[in-house]
Amino acid sequence: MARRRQAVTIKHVAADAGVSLQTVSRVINNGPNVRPEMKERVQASIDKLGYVPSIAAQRMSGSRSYLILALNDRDKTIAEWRGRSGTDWVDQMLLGGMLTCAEYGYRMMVELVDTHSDHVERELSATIAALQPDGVILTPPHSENPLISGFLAKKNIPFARIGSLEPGPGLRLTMDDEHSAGMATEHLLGLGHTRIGLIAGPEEYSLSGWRIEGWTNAMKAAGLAVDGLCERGDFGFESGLQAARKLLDREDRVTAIVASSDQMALATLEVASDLGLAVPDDLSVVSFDNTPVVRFTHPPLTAVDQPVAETISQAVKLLIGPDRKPLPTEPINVAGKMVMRSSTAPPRVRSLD
Amino acid sequence: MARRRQAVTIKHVAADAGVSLQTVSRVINNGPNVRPEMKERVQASIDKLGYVPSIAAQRMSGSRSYLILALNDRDKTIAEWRGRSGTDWVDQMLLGGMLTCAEYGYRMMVELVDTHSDHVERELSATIAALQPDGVILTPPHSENPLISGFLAKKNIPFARIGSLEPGPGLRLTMDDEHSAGMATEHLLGLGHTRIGLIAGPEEYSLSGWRIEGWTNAMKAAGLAVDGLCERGDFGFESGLQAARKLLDREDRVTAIVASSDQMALATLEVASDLGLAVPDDLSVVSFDNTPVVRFTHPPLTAVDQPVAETISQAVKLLIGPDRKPLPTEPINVAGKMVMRSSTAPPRVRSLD
DNA sequence: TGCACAAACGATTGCGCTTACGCGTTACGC
DNA sequence: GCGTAACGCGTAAGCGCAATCGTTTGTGCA
Repeated sequence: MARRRQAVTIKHVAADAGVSLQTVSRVINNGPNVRPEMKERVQASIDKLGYVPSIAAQRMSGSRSYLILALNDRDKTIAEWRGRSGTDWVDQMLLGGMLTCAEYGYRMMVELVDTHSDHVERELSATIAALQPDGVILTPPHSENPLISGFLAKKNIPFARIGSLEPGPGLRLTMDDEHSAGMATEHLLGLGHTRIGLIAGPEEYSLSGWRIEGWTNAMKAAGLAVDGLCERGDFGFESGLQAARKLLDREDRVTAIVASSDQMALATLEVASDLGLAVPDDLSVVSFDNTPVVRFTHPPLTAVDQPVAETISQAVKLLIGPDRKPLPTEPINVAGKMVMRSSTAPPRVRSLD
Repeated sequence: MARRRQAVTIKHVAADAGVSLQTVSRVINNGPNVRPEMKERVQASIDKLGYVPSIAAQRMSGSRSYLILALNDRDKTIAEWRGRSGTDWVDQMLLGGMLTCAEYGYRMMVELVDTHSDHVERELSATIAALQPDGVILTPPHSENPLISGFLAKKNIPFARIGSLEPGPGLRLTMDDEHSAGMATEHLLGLGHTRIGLIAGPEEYSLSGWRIEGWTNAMKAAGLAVDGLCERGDFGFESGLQAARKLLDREDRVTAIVASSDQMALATLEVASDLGLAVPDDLSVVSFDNTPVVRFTHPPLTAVDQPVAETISQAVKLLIGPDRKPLPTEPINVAGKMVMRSSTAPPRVRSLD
């Protein structure tokens, strides 16, 4: 196979426009010191020849790579692809990230890294060295991994941590989990529920804590107790079954449950069905994530929509930035919103305690 | 911001191992004419320094880019991300493609292109020029677009067309739609159904035709008529509603339906529910795709699992290839398999005609 | 022992682009 | 009117790597 060369290079454009390479380069990069008519002439040649700069060459000469790297946990991702995870992170990352990158002439690449591996840094280092991205986006649990944050900070690569409020380097963007959980709880309180359970996420995720916080605050503000009403899961279906059983398979069961992921909400539905509890009459369920699946359950789930795509889009914009000004160190919150469906209703029997 | 340079380059490795750049290069690329002990020495330096070649530089010097481009239709993809499409192509492409790429030291990038736009070729050309991938994977409907195939063939870039049997250049891999549809139909025939409807895909997709073929052949082999039992949809939910209504909202309704996508099967469930038909007692439903959602419907759907991931994985392997031998011109079939759930059962009343 | 020939490695070149720098031109101050 | 500065453009160097060619060393055979 013949060695493949770039069809039309900057050289061809320069020749066609009758200018130097440098001038063409300036036009491409919106550089200063180019007269409008010159710029126009060069642009005409670019359009005429259909010239597109090779990102490889651009990277080589020490400039930007026009590449944003989205880092996801490998196991989490594969679980997601197999349909066994709650959040569709990859889809949403691409939806928010890729389209926004495209707007700015950037590309987005997804790479998988094992967070818990003991050679994360090695693996990451290799990926960075090979790809040399202009920015990196970290999703949970990577966004809470100090090894990863530390490495990127040391390498001076701009990066965004999604869904983590943990202090440390890098841009932080969250989906305001405390507020979202509060919102879900208040919705149920408004319907008249007083025993509202929470299926929280695992401790490794700081967002789990924030959701507990939001739920607790809402309950306390209504003068209600929270003891024994919170169980933990790992966002997966199986763990949801166990947590839901603990909350439901007893006399003083809850009349409503806020689940921290769609899969755990699905599991809650399953347990309710096993126990002969009707949803929403005997049990109201609010889910987190609002992935496509919750529209097709029985009944369709009221859910907190996590604006993952918007958040990633924000991150990309800040990472790319028109100029390379320093990134905000304060966390940025993107508000979630509730999507009402038919899994929530007033409790059948008002609890009298 | 300081201009970021590669931390450790081939030069450092060469210096550390006390050899020339070229020798290091040979070791990296498994080149010939290197003594084992020398190879070992260089490899030791590589490991010690944590050296990883820059793909940008590799591409620059005229060799491979170690990049596989996966091309998806933009509108289709966004519909998918929003949860409104049947197949989770992107997920499956990444699952099959990215992991396989990783095995071979390659990376996979997803890009979106409008198939129906009148400047497909321009858009594609720009992407290719910028990225210079070693191979391209085309999913439907791109895999049936002669403009795209023609362009890639002209540029001499190896590419795979997934899910298309249309003649033309490029590697062809399909999921044996004819066989799959036959399998689904035979399953229903085996349960005793005689009036089995098909909700086919749109005409633009040749796989729609193959599924009709498989279904027709199975029916005819059982001595049954197919007239008026086939409706078309566009794989989306809305179109499924219409098609299902045509098949069900009449006296001589079918007792079983094979739907060409999960979303259309979901719609069929909806229509059945509206008409007061119980699934599977009054109506059996078999779905195509087997995306995660069908495990959570009522009842969970029996489905034909489309081995998209395996197919893409195959494509990647052939595209990369140990050597650049010519790609097979005959289509390669990857067999789907049926996943039994509870949406199929023998018909309640045996039709007597 | 001599020669041909292959294997093993090194030196050089260039991929396409940006950055650094240099020189000529115009604008503006006193 | 001359100096300085800013602008507008060109020239040259080099990014990290693989391809090409050149040089040395080893091997087989007569």
